[in-house]
Amino acid sequence: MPYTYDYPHPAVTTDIVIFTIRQDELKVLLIKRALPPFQGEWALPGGFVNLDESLEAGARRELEEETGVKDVYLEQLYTFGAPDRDPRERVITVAYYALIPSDKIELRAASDAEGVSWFGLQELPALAFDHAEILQAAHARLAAKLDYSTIAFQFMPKAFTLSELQQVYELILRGPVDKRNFRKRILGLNLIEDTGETRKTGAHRPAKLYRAVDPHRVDVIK
Amino acid sequence: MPYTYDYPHPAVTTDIVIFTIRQDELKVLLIKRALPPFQGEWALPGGFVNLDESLEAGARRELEEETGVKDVYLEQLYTFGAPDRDPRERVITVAYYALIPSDKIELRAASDAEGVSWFGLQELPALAFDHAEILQAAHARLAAKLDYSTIAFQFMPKAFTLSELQQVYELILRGPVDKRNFRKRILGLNLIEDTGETRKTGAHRPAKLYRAVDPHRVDVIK
DNA sequence: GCAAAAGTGTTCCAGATACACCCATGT
DNA sequence: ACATGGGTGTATCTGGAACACTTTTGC
Repeated sequence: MPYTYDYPHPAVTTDIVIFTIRQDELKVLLIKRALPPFQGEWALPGGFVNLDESLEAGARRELEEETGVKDVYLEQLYTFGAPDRDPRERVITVAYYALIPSDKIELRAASDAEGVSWFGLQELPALAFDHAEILQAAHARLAAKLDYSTIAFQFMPKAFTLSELQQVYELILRGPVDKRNFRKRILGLNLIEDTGETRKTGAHRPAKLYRAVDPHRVDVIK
Repeated sequence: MPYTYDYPHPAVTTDIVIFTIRQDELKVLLIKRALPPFQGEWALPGGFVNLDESLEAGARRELEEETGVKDVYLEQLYTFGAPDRDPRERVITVAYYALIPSDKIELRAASDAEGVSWFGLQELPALAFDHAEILQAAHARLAAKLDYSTIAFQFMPKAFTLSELQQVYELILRGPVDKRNFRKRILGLNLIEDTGETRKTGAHRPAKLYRAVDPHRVDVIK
């Protein structure tokens, strides 16, 4: 107990809403809590911020611990600090959200690998703390950003078809998208390019494969 | 001074970018620091979060201490937490921004009233900590929100003319706005209504006065 | 030859933009 | 009568929305 201050300090954590697309669903990663409070309930991955790391570094550390991925899209979402959101002590959490391309998921067999799982947004369990509110805010931000940025590309593997990209939009926006208008709009951005390759999947015409011109970049459009 | 913890805790503050329109300029409120660090330099108003108040409540408390105003628009902006942003200890700040109608400014003669002043965005002094970065982020958010929300109404007194409202847009966006298109668009929203009154100011036709239908509400438009 | 997903253009409509003159008032 | 800011309408452009058929492949 060697940490003493002249006035009370809250604890500060980062929590991360980790999205990916899998099995034709938008999914989030949740962790089953091994300890009280909310023991046995599902919660967002997160943890305390080390005093010598930035908030984003703390979030990336948690992200890598749980998923093994680095260098993915990560954005600060909002800071939640209701006085009673944690029954133990005052805990302020800086929430982030991350987007993981569908080919990168490799759920690290970490410490408590057993209690880690992907959930579709439709089939969420009850969540600990105020994590349901955080998750909903993250989904709202993500859906809003689809309309005015190229954030959806962050879900895509290196090479992808336009139909796959369209499906990402449809999953997040929860509704159908017109194929011809979609292609016109996306190709008109000049932010993806034809790889020259195609992909054959089953009894139909092969699809052209595209790649993002600048895969890490998220542009504001419109 | 007996506040001890099992592991290190950062300090958490709220800082507020308080905007108003005054003398045909978009201005922010700054405070001259009386104590080190950055003694004598200008900084955003802010302070430590009490353990029993929410983040927003803390921000509103600081806001009211400095300006005397309540019930104005206040929105969380972003949380800044670089490890070395304060030389004393690790301090994470949850930044907010507030918009004050031009008739409400009554700069409370508070403790250190002498060291409090409004600055136009063009004539900013050097700022303490990372406050220049915070201020710039707040201005960017504000300008972006003008385009897709009715946030500008938050700067207006109870009754105002369309020319005054247009001027607010021009000041924040730093550029001229077409008068006829502006009036068409604003009136088309049906969010402001004619009061029936007019205001005479000088040697020209009197202007109609309008009021916001729902002054506290900020709508997303377009 | 048939099933299944890929690929491709045109028309229409709504909302944004550009633009110039008359009105009510004070001096 | 003139200077000052208030108030008004139309033509054009542009980007989004609606919409159906042909192509390539595997079986």
